[in-house]
Amino acid sequence: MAALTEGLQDYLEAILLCSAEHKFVRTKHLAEKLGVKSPSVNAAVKELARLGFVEHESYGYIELTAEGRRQAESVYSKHRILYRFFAKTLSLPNDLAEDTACGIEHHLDELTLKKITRLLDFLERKMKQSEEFTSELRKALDND
Amino acid sequence: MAALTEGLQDYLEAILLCSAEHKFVRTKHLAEKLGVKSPSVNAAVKELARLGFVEHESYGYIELTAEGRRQAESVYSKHRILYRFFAKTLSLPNDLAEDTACGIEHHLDELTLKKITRLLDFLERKMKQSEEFTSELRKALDND
DNA sequence: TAATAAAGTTAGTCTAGGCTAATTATAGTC
DNA sequence: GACTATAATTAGCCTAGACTAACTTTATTA
Repeated sequence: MAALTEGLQDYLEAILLCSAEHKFVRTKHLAEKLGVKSPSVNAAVKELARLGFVEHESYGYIELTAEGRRQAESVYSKHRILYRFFAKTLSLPNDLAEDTACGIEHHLDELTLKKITRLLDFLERKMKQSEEFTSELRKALDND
Repeated sequence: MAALTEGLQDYLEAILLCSAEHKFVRTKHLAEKLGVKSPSVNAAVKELARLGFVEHESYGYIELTAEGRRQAESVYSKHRILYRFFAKTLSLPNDLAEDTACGIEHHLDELTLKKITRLLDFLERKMKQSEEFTSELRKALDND
C-alpha cells in the first residue's frame, strides 16, 4: 500500500474521530481538531484523496475509503492502547497521557502493540485478582 | 533553553555515542551512524553550534558543550529505558526494540520516563522474587 | 432575489531536513 | 615538497507541511 507520512496518518485518524462526532466531516472540523489552518487541511486531504484513502469533492464532505478507514483504525487502536497504558496503568494525568499517546502512536508496529496489550491485560488481571499486588504496584509507581 | 527539534536531538545523541566510541567525533562518523550524507551532518552541526550545544571548528572535531551533553544524555537515557522495556520486558527482537526506542524517545517527558522506570523496576523485582510470577508473565506475553 | 457571512480553495512563502555535484582543505605517500 | 586520496564544506535543489492573503463557492437571510 502507498506511503503514509506521520502527518497524513494524523489526518486519517482525525477524520475517523470527526466522522463519529459529526457524521459529515468538513475541512473546518479537521482544522479545529488538529490545530492547523484550513489550507493545511485542504492540502493534506487532497493528497490523501490522490493516494486513495479518502474521497472528497470540492466544497463537499470528506469521507474515508475502505482502505482509509482501515489505516485510520490501525492508528487509533494504537492510540487507545497507549492511552490505557499511560493514563490507567501508569496513572499519568489524562492530558499528558493523551499527548504522549499521540506522539508515539505512529512508531509502534503490530507486534509491539500486541505485546503491550498483553502486558496491560496481564497487569489488570493481576490487580483484579489481588489487592496486595495492586497496592504493591501503586506504591512502586507513586514512590515520590 | 533553545528549541531542539527531534532531528537535532538525534544528532546530539549520535555525537554522544560516537564520542564514546572514537574519542574524536567527525562528520563522517555521524553520517554513518545516522544513515545520512555528510552535507546533512554539516548543516545540522552548524545549527547545533549556533544554538550552543556543540563546538566545531571547520574541518576539525565536533564536541558537545556542557549543555549539549546534558541534552544528549537526557535523550539517551530515555532510549535506554525504552530499550529495556521493549527488549527485556516485552521480549521483542533487539533490532525492533532498538528502532522503536529510537522512534519514540523524543516523545517522553521526565515524569513519564520515571513512571516507566518504576514499572520496569517493579516487574523485574517481582520476577526475581517469584518464579511463578515470571512464568505467568512470560506466558501472558507469548500467548501466540 | 440580491447581499452578506461563512467555508473552502488557490497561490505564494517559509522552515526543517534531506539530497547531489562541485569545491576546498587536510593527510598520507612517493 | 608535490600528488593524490579522503574528508569537509558550499551551493543549489527537493519534499513535507505549516502559514497568510486573496479569491471563489455555498448558504443564509433581509
